[in-house]
Amino acid sequence: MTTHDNDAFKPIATVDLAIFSLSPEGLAVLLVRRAAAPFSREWALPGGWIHIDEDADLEAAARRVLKEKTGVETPYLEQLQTTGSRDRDPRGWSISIVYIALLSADDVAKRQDAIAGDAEWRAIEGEGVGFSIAFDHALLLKEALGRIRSKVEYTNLPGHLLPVRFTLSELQSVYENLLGRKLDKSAFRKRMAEADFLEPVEGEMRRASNRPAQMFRLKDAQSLVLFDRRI
Amino acid sequence: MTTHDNDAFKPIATVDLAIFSLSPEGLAVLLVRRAAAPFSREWALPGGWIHIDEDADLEAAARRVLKEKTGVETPYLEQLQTTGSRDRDPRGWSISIVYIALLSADDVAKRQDAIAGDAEWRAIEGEGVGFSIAFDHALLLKEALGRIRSKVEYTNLPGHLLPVRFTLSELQSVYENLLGRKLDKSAFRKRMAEADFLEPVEGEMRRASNRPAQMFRLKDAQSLVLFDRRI
DNA sequence: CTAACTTAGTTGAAGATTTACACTAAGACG
DNA sequence: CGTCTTAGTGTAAATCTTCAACTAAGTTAG
Repeated sequence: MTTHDNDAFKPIATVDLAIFSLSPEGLAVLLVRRAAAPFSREWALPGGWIHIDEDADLEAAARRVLKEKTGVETPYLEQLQTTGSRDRDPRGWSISIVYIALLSADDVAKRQDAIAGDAEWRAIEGEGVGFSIAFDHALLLKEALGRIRSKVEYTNLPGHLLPVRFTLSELQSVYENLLGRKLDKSAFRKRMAEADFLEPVEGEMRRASNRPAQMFRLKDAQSLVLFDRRI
Repeated sequence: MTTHDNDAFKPIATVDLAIFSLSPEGLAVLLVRRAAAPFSREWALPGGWIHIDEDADLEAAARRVLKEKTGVETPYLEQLQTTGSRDRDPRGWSISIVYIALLSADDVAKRQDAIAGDAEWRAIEGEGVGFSIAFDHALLLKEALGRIRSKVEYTNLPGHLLPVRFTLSELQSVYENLLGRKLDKSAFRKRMAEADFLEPVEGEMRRASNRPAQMFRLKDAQSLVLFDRRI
């Protein structure tokens, strides 16, 4: 049953990230161009080996990769799933621990320069990016999109993609964009009030050639709030 | 950025299982006594190394461990999460990919003999088993219980713990047991009908000194059905 | 044989919630 | 000052939930 340490087979292990943000075309994911084999020159999800001395745990490794690629340190981050098989990497039995990160529009704008040279945002179309990417990353990305779309139904996830300050109408329009359907304004506002994850920013209003709108921010920018019912 | 294969640090990796069933005292988890160091002679979640030639992927490894410990081959199985850190195993940086398995009462009864000699069922009390177990397995078990209890609210999970054939009253009572509260009979039956995951077993009835009850079975014994609303 | 008992399964009224949509509010603009 | 635009609220009708009583179908005791 229990074996000696010598019997332990150690697979290749990487931590990979599906980092999302909002672009003018809707949801976008950060991809990097691989420099080395395998899949050299192809696009892939950002990721890396565990650094035995730097990384205290898996989440630390994910945060390190995230910072290397985007400069952002405190986004919403959650573990998605772990995939492992004999065939997914030509170098041998390998596993990938996949994390999802959501970047606020402010982070994307302010740190545009910090985005690593080999990295670029790609718009999401349907279940992926519309072209083929390295390893089984298309599948990992598809799983990440599934998780995100499912969570839009019953969490405040879209609030993590907006700028730090936003109006209820802006929030509603992100929900509608990600859900692919229109929502009732009055019901939407009631839900947000019940879920109690927003706080009004005192004094600040969005001004345009119409009635000014109250601005809000998330009470907690790093954790998701679950609703009682679907939106 | 991208490194040579030589730079890749490979952590220790195990697949560990939280295997649940119903005992007379309620929910129970299968624990094994460790034979070797570290934590020799202590109780732990069943698990093991990846077998490079036997296991095509992580789920195959989980199914292999499950079969070794219980004899059961086709239970409900889902990946819970992956934990990894420098400190969780005295032998060094290690990761554990944790799976949850649900065994039907029939599997437990019929395969009682197949349960490995070093394994025993332990009743769940609150957030664990009430005594200390090896590694960080108490924490992993707590996470597994959290996932299970949350899924009782909006899935047919309890149906996977019952015998293959059961009545609606029996199903309701498992829900009540796991939720820790009473449910309304009429609302409960409506939910189950809407969720459409049961099929009546033709002709079979549960007989006692009262009105006989229709027996049902799951339409699909290996997958969870999500409800539209909470139970 | 029948009345009492037990659990299965259904029904329906009262109350709560959701939905759809119209309405009012507050600014800019010409 | 009237029109336009988006913010934000109100409400009637429709739907869903809750709670409890009711009917159904068997066993068991006398």
